[in-house]
Amino acid sequence: MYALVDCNNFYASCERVFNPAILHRPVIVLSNNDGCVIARSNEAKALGFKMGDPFFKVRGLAARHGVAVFSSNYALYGDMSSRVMQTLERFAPEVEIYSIDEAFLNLAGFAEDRLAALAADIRRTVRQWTGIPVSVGIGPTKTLAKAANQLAKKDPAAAGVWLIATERDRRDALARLAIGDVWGIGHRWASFLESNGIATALAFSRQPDRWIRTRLNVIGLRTAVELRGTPCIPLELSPPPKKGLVVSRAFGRKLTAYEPVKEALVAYVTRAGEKLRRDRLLARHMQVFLHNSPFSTAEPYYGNASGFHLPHPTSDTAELIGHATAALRRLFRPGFHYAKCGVMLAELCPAGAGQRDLFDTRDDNRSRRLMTALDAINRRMGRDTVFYAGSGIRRDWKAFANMKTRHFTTDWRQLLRVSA
DNA sequence: TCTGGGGTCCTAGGACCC
DNA sequence: TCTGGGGTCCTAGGACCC
Repeated sequence: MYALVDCNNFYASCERVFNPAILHRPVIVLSNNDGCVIARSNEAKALGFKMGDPFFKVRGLAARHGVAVFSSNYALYGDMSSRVMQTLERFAPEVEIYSIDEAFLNLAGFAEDRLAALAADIRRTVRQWTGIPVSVGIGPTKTLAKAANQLAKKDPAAAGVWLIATERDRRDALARLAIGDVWGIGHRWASFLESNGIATALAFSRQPDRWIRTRLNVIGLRTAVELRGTPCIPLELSPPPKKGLVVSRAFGRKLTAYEPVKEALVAYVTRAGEKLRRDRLLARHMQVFLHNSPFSTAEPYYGNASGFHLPHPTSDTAELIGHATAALRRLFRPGFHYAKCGVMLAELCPAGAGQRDLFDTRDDNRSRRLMTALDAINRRMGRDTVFYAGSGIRRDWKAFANMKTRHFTTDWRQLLRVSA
């Protein structure tokens, strides 16, 4: 049996832990640049806020209902997440951290009649130790545990716990679950299946294999088999090696000149280099992209990308910056109001395994020592204590976050003060 | 003035090889 | 009636997840 533990409205719940005044107020959390709604408390969902709503369109609604609005605070959410995960690791020997707010637990070996009590204990403990409310779904496959979790969240009578243990439990659960709420069935597949008269998880699980395999694909078939109770998605205890990484951000304002776009790109490439070195990886391929707003009515859409192999695998920031800015010069066209750019690094390989060119006589010792020193300084003294001048100093293109709370748990200077 | 950021996997089609 | 059979690699596009 597997459990799927999912934090309720995670980002909104994190904000509430440090601000009891909003415990019963609707809460929404915005994406980077305060652009879109990406988390909502139950009260905010009831008011009609949707995932992905552009904030400028719902600002009025928020004001009318006294909604507490926050910029996202990833330092806080990341730290709260690791507290939740550490708590979960006390309950089961095998835990897969599936996302910032979810984990699968392997419950093999637990007596079946104790599972409901265990789930209740997990909820109580995580709530008490971290302040975060969670829901627990239990089932014989990961997809069924996910399904159980959906029902635990939806049915107020469930008290945050749902158990699929018997064949009868399974059929009951799948009959209640809309096809679009199945893990692995997204927007497109859901509407395709609905148009074929398949509205519930149960109906889907009963379709012939051949039909699912040809209309969807093997992933769709795997989902159906899991819904029938046969596990085919194993627990992943250590994350598989990363295949690529992206750093991209929308600018805080539209940019028309080359220089600020280049500064932003250099800053993103710097972050990408840090990620590579943190994971002890080298990149062999780079892609740089740039585009104006796809929503603009004032000018045509212009988006372009340049991808190329690097002369040798590297994680050296200076080298990455050189290649990236050369690519940007090819992509940049004057006359557009640019909204966003980014860099993708791919064909990653472990540092030390980088294939050298036969005629490559570089001394990469110097680069390695420089990067190590740079990372050490920035780790100890704070991000961007030392940085490449190409990323600019004023950085007035930076995304804004006007309603961000403090880093309550990761910075001594930002601890919560309580007056009594 | 205004719309996020980060990933993985599969399939089809075209090019190439014998 | 009747243009084989078996591969690899790459890319673009489209699903999906959080």
